[in-house]
Amino acid sequence: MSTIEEIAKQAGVSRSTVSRVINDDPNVNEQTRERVLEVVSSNNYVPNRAARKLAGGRTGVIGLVIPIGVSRLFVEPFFPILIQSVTNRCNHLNRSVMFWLGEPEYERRSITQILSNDLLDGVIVSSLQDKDPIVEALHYSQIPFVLIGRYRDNLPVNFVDIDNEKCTQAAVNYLIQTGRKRIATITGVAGTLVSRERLDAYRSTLAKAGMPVDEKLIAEGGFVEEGGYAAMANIFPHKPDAVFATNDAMAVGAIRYLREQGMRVPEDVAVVGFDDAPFAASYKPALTTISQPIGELGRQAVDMLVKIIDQQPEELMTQVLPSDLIIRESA
Amino acid sequence: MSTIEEIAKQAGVSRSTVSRVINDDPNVNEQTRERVLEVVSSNNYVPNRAARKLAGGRTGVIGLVIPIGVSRLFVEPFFPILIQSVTNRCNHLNRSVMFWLGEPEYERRSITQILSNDLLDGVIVSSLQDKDPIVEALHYSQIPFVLIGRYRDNLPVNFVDIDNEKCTQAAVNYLIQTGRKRIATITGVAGTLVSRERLDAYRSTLAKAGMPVDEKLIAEGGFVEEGGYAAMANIFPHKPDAVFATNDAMAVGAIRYLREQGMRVPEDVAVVGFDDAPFAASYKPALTTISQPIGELGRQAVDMLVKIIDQQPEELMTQVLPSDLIIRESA
DNA sequence: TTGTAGGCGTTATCAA
DNA sequence: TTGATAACGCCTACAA
Repeated sequence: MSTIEEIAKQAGVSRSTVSRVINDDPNVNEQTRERVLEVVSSNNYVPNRAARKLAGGRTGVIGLVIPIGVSRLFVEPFFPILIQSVTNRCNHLNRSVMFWLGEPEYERRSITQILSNDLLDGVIVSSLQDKDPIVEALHYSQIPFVLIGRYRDNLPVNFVDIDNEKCTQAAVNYLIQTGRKRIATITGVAGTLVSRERLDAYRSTLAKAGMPVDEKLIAEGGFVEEGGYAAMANIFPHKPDAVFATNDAMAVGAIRYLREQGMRVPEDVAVVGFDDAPFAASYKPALTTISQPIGELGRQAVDMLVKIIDQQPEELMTQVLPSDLIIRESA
Repeated sequence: MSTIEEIAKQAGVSRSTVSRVINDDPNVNEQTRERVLEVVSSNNYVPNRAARKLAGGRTGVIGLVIPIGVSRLFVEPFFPILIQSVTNRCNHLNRSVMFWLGEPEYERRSITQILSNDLLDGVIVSSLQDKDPIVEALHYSQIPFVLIGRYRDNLPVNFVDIDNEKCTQAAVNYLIQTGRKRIATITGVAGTLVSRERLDAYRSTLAKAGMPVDEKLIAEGGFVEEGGYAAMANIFPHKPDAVFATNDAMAVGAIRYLREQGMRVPEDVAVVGFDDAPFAASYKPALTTISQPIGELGRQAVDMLVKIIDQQPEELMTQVLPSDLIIRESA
């Protein structure tokens, strides 16, 4: 645990110079810089984050907030993969991650905890609610933050997102092109932007193909396996020959129901999911799924946040990931 | 963002007194304390963690390290639930969680990052490997830490764990008592303490009941769904009438295989899992599962670590959770 | 290009 | 029971 002082002494310079070197200040003689860097690495010196913060610098700590209840959090593969990619990217960039999951008392305690956490350089939030208190709070605070997934449009925030419309078009068109006539859809959580976007795209894609939209072929599955099962049960009497489930968890539930009814998947009823979840592989060749670049989403969010922290740009940053997505057929 | 200075001014005392109040120092006049506390709460004052750390105090940040690859991390429900319970408990105790997941470069970068992170008061590790570099490193460092799950016995560390032996006995005895004669088992990852413990208990429980142990009825499933499926395929030709899968993910895989073979579960082959995973509910009444107190495990780990941080006890702390577990029949 | 010095918000030591 | 005051390790004007 050496201090900047000791490094300075060993390198024969002042603390200031060492500080400049560590912080990539251009105003340092090249030779001096090298000498200092040598001492730094030979001493295995790492600047004290607390001290650095206190003096006005950054801590290198990024907050990750995922305000979703357990019931969905670890049932949908979306979040685990996201968590994985965000933490990986942060570690890679030599940053640490502070982690908050959703809770009942979320609105009070956690928000205060997050906002008043002076150790944080910035925050990444993956919210799905249309009106999320943490997002609002963050927005009115001065803390740099990036949203994963768009927010209801009246609040200007930095975000990264995937292209729900194009993805949905791909899924539905695939089913149309393979000759399906009665294409159902299982939606996520009502009142959620992501669900609305996918449902809207489902409707418009059918319309564009000149196919009718049968409201009886639309059911809500809440993004979870059991919801997909129940939704399928509602839809089934109306004789679908294909289903677009808006995530893989619900797709699996749908398949379970269909099989219980003696249906062959995909021969009798085709199922397309969304996420390309690892467990979806267990269902090949019954399940075709759209590959969502979740990992990329996490990485981009981190990079964007880091940029915001370091450069404090005036303009908002937004990014919609390219949707050259692959329909992965497991067959 | 008020400082201790401002609070002091408003309360008409010195910084020192305010500091004493916040840190529960008994040497404060009761009236003074109340006055200060009022000002504190009316100003919504929260001590600056960086400054506190620098001055020799704690940051209130706890590290959570889970060195498991993604393939298992989010397939087994064990880890998600653990993460959930640890973070919840920490938030409840007004502490923040810094989070590391396993990575390929795990051994180098992450370890250094964790060990040299001066923001951490202590660390919780859930390791399953028999010889884990992060555990060794932590052990030789001075950082307070608690292990979830026992470590190979030659390294004395603080830990909390569940009673694998008693749990396994309960599972196997349940199958015996319901008249099963050829009870198979699907083990986790070879070379893992938890797997060994459960396998040993499986053997000894059968022996104690005077039943033979058929090695052909033992197969490794790696703790994942597909592994359970494959293991079941290996075991199936040897005509089991029951299977104890050492976690629920593998149990589900086993059920999938059995059904594909036209078996009825549990009529033809009974399956007992382990974890009481949320998704296990989807398989009722086919799946009976042992309820593992994962949430309790996480909570206890946090409490133990906090105690170690605050009181710095000389002796090692260990805790094996009571195993009055319930065999949950979903039927 | 480099060094000096002040201050960031706490806690801890010592006096009062 | 309380109040000064010196660290803690770093960054950042400002001066040289």
